[in-house]
Amino acid sequence: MKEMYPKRGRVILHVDMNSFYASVEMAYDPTLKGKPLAIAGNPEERRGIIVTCSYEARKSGVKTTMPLWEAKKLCPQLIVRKPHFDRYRAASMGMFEILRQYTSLVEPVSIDEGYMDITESFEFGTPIEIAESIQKRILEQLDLPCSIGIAPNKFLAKTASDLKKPLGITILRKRDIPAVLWPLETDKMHGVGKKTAEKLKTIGIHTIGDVAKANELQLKTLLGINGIRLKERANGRDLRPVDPEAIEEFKSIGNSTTLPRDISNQQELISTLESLAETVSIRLKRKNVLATTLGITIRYKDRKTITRSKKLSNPVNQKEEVASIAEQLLLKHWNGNSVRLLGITGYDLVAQDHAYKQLDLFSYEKDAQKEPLLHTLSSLREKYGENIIEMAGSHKVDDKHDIGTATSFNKDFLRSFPHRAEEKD
DNA sequence: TCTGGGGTCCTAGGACCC
DNA sequence: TCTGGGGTCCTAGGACCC
Repeated sequence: MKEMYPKRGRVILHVDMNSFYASVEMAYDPTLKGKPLAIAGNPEERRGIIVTCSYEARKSGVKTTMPLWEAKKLCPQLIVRKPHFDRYRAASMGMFEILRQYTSLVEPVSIDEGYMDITESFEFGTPIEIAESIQKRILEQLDLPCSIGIAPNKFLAKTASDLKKPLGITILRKRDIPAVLWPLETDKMHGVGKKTAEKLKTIGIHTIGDVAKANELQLKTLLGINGIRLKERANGRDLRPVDPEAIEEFKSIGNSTTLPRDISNQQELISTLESLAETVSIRLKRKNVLATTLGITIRYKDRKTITRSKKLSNPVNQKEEVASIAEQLLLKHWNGNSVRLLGITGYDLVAQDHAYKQLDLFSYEKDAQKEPLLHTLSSLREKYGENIIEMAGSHKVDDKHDIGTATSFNKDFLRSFPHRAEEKD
């Protein structure tokens, strides 16, 4: 019987590149094809861990995050290559370009995977035909394999793309959930790792089906808000839209490094921080943002890791500023033991043009501290223009209460930026 | 010879304000 | 005299993902 398509549900694809870095290297050097290949951090140093490996290497038990020496023991003929991120970025761009030929609703999740909403893309064929066409073109044009999941929402599409690798296409309909999704172990769920899986076992939950039927209160007690969400997902409910913009909104930018050896010399640690600060500064500037909070990460010899951060009154992205704040944090919180890893991260990123205005306001605060008696409305107007004076007027900036008042109207003033209003959505 | 580097999201406690 | 409750900000840690 012919369906009338009453309120058609969404059709979401999840495109997942198969062992991406290794596949890109094979595309560059076809003599590597069919061989056990691993991409590893830095083969000669201790940060040598497996980032990705080919299916041939996986057959010998080689896995992602395994230390290189262990991988070589398992697979002596393993070919090891250093990562070439420029190649992966280029391949990634090529892939997303292909995806965007079917719809503009493409949401990159990482360098090698993305969601597509093809609900309105029927001109290109049925969902399966579209998936086959995408997979074929990525293979022919880029020489790269991918797996694709087809489903009514993101969670099911993501789960589906995982079911057949490499070069799989898997449909996961609502009605397939009990037979296909529910028998899987909980750790196959996106968002459930080792710890959560263990916790779930303590209340007798082993499969996704168990999660689907679990008591909500019990889940909430055990896992918080995430418990509720897991149950929703396990029942195939997920309303998150495909958001092409999501990838643009960076929340933090950082750089960290495992030191070539454990270091307890203060001067060496500081010069490491300086080079990390330079990278962070460059990345902040490239994105045209400043960091309002700056944090450092210290991992000690015994792998105990601490983070320490500081909210700033002046957002920063200059190398010298980043380095100096990071050094202060280090000197204040480092316990003197040997350090294995150091990192710097900027949080609470604000757009540069917006932050300039913020800088002006903060510099006003500083001035105010120097000359607490001089801030009449007219002097403010002179310095900051009409715009600010309206705010100031409504807060009665007088001879005495300039500092406190200025701070509070700064906040209001900042909230009034259209930029901030947009952020909330 | 143990275990990288880039992130996101959530939780929880204390300070502070009303 | 011995004391509420809610909201927000800040900081730190942890789980998870690719």
